[in-house]
Amino acid sequence: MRTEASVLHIDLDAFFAAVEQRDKPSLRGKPVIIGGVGGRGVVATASYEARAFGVRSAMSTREARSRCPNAAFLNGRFHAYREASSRVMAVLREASPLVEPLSIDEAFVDLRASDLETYDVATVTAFGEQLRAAVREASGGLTASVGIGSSKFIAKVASDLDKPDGLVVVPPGTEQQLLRPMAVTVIPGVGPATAERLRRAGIHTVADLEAVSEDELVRLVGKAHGHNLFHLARAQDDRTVESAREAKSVSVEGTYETDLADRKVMEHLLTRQAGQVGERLRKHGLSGRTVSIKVRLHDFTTMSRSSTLASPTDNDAVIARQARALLGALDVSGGVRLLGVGVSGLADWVQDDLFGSSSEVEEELEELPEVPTARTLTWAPGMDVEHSQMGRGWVWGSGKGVVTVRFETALTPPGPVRSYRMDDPELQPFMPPEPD
DNA sequence: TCTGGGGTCCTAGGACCC
DNA sequence: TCTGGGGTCCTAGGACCC
Repeated sequence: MRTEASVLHIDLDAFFAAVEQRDKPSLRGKPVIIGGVGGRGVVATASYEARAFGVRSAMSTREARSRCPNAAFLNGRFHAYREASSRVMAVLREASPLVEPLSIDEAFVDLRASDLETYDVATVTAFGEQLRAAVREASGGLTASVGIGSSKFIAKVASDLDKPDGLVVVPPGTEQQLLRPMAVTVIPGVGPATAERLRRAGIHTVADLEAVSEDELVRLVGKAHGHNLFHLARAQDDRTVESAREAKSVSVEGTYETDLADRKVMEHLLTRQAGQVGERLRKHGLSGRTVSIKVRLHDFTTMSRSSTLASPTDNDAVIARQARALLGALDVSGGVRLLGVGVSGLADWVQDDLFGSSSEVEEELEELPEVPTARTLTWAPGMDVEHSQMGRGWVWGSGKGVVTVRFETALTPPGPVRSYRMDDPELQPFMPPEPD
């Protein structure tokens, strides 16, 4: 626990939706919902305009549509989000080299690695405001919420206190006073299940938690968790800001619009996913020993099976063969809504290619049927497209063999709207180059 | 037709070894 | 005719996070 406020947490506001509003001026000031647009999709991010209608992350898209039917429902353009994210992370590293990205839209920054010489409230406030301005500038107008405090925990709690587009500094010494009246769910790691256990023990607030012994907490929620709760309830948090975190697993999964019933189709899909996993392993120079599959049945019961190889692999065919064998031992006769493949036990070296070959996978993929997923549709709303005469635009909607395109980017508002047949050869997905 | 996708960490039991 | 005690690896499931 530091005695000065030198840990900063930054969180980009409604990040995916904000990138869409930045790039598509017609969406500014309007409810925008990013997520799976299909029947089994859920909301990833809702703009603040959509939140006013009660739309929240992780809500089913179906429910979001009924709450906010006039919102723009978009599928998400991850290349654009990754690009915006790396610009922001670069700005943070410029301000202070010790940056720990937590996700695409969040990071910790250790101010002890910056040029600051003192950490009094006025100084770190000015630093935080400059950082927010620099982020806005570099990202084309994205806003961020910032919290600064004496630990990761406090910085993260602080960044939540004045969202969106806010900055909160928690003066050292005032942490417990801040935390005590808050619900136990402010503590990272306390989700619905833990909160319910604590509630049954009469523990609702951090102050309640503080009154419970460590032994009692361990009895209630387990060893590691109980220990953490005991200390975090007292604002004791010594976790350091770590810049490099190595991946521990790589996985690909998909939920399908309708339940899968045919084992052959499932094997094809696992084979394709294995290829995607292998591709990502190779891209990052990784290989792993443990191959896992994940299967979610029609009734949402979820099973996983794994097996560990003698040596690490990044080979599509080896992963695929393991995955299919693992599926073979499961009863999937009731129908499957989700399939996934993962590799863990990662090493940063690669065994020579002793078994299998990629051509084996390519053969199997030849007559692979397209199975629509909850996220991916052929002409997904939000997708960038290019028309040979009209130029760049984005898909506004699609249906009945027709796709509607708005020819508008941040540079050309407001753009015209046109509809085309889905198979119109003049219309193609626009694929910008990936950053990195 | 409630309930995504990509991760991390923890627990608990069994195998196996010394 | 009773039954140790660690440590490590592996597997399955669950909770949680964004």
